Amino acid sequence: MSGDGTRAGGGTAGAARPTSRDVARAAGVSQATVSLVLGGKWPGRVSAATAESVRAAAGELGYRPNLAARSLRTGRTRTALLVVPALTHEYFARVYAGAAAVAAEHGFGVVLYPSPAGVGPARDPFGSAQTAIDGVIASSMAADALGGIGGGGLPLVMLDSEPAPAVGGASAPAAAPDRAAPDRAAPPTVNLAVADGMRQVARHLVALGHRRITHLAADVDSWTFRVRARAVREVLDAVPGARLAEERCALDMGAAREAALRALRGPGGAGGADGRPTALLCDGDLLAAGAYKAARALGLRVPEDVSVSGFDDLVLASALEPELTSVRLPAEEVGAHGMRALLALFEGAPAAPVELPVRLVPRGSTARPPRPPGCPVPPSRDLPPAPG
Amino acid sequence: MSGDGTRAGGGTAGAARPTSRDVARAAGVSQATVSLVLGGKWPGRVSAATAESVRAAAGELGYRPNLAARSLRTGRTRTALLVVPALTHEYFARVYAGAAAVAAEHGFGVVLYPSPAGVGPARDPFGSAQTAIDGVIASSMAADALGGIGGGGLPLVMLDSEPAPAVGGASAPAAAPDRAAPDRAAPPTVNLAVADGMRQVARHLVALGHRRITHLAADVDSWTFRVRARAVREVLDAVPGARLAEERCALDMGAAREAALRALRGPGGAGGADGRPTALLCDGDLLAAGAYKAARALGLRVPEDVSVSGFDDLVLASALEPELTSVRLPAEEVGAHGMRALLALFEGAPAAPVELPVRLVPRGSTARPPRPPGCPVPPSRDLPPAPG
DNA sequence: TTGTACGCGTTATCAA
DNA sequence: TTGATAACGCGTACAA
Repeated sequence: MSGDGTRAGGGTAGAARPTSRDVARAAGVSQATVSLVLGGKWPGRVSAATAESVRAAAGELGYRPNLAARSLRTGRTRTALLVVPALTHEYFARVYAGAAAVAAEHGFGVVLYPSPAGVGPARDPFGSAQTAIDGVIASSMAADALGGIGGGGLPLVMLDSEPAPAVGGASAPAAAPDRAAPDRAAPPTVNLAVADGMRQVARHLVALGHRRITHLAADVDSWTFRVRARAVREVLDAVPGARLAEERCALDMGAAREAALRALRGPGGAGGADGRPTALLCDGDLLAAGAYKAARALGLRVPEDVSVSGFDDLVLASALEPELTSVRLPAEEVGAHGMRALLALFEGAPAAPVELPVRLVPRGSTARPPRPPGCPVPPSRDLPPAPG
Repeated sequence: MSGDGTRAGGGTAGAARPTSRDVARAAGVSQATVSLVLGGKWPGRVSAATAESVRAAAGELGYRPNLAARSLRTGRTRTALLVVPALTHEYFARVYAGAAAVAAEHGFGVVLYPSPAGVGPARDPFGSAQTAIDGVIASSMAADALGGIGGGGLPLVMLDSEPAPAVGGASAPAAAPDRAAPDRAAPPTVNLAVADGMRQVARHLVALGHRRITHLAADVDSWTFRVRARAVREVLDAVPGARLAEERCALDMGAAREAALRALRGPGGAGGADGRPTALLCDGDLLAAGAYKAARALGLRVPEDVSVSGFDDLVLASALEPELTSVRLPAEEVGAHGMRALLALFEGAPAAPVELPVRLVPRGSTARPPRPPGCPVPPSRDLPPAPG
């Protein structure tokens, strides 16, 4: 017991941290009164004068409530865990910022858990994220990847993941709300309108006159990328004469470069100019950067010879030359809505699913294709409009 | 009291979280024995058989110690706070990752506090970062910017900040260890050899033949940038005939572009080719990206007409065209060392200051200047070698 | 070798 | 309007 006093900090003046009892003594009241006042629940229970004197004493002593004790007593920690596949990414950093800002407004903290397994099944974060938490916000993860996390049956919000049954949007047929998840109610979701974003890009390219488009797709098995692929296909399927190819690659620049090279060299590797896609529609700005490199390696100019589009609108997008046509994602908003949904969950409120709009930002990397569609093309190949 | 059971989670099977008493009952021992066994302090105090049965019971019940209770009892939270000026930056994300990895190895967690004020004085993080913490790691902040944080007199480690008295390096004269900080012992530091990095860049440019160099400097008052400016000056001062200018700008691409335009247009804004710097040495990759834009706007090619160098070696560096000569920073190492220093501080160990080496990564953005220094230059202007 | 008892600082219930 | 008092779950002297 006597050793406890020595422990605190490394400073010289290790004055023991004042407790609520110290404040009570200083103010000449009881501990309970201090708790009431500082907890903001005094109106009607403690006289204004007493309340003021308590606050004064607390301020004087520099009193800070002991969070551990509070948590022990209340059972809540006022802390949320944000699980992200990779922190080293602008998008997730912004999601965090948005979540943390809202959390702070409500006296909550947010701790980050970069899932080591990427989007795959997350290993129990409680092992390493030592902090006790009240709830979890999981971003861009497979719906079932949270097995380890759900262990405690904690309130959960999913970001950019499988959409909840019906969002009022167009495509998804409204199914029975509880049919999807077997043993557990489907968690609230905050989604980006990625499908719509992808459609915007595809339509933009089509409107420019592109008919041979290759989708440079991220080779990652997560909802967001599956949705994107489908959206592109839907748009292109509806355009007579359009031809869509898909080239998959890992989510890094080098892989993207290789994939783009394959795409631009054409089916047989011959590099014939007329079989070549006139536009590369990429799943991310990073992939688009790789596509730029491939184009340059082949002596092709962007956008004169080949148009390139990205997704995410990172700072990278405007750093590239020419600046990259991309899709701006309201990352902070996603984080903020996620946190709000979690807070709502704490209150026992329903927390309706949210879908946030995204916006195409056209820049210099997309232009009309080298040969406008109206002109006579040399060997007018007749392929089916919807390739496999 | 009866209400407490209902609180947990949102799941249907809200089985109350097992406590150590539950484990004790299940194993047929006392609570104290459970604590001893699970705390790993049983050897010599509890029989192996009992220990095993306790562990079995704990595993069976899925017991997880209540962190709040543990913290309350021990006075420690096993959590460190990492203060960074901006999370939306690859570098800090990597620092976090490095710190978190080391922390996890030691059963610690790391929570992030993105200082809203940037590198300026940080507002009390305890207000928003609700988590109780054992110590603080502050990255890239002014030494005195942590006034609000030091409040509790918590153990503190500084990253990429004012160096501790003597690091064994070259420049700083070894002063009395405690002379610098007035009321408090100087915190351990983990530094990058930014000065050396900058010297490497400067020498690289000089070796290529550059004599007219403009330092595109970040207009941020922090140690790291002051050191960089000085290092460049030192190198250039030692080169006969070299001329260094400095152009300051905010840490973003747009500002960098403007600053680079000013630099490239020359002193009088005339844009004369011979007064123009042949190299732009930038304080960061982002600034370098802005410099690229300025060069293009003026119809100058990189590196044929003007060389550009960066700092940080973000992914952006290799996304640019041509790829950017930059300085690679071991960000994860910085975080890891920072966490180790903090752990050492917890142990009461001295924690020697660390300086981590950085490495120049030459790429395509730097080349020989348009006019080699040996050639006769038209109107050989005679300016002093070290401009203000 | 094991069990008992106490207290960490807070909040919440109840009686005054 | 206020003050005792009892938990919350755990770690650890101390007694058995």
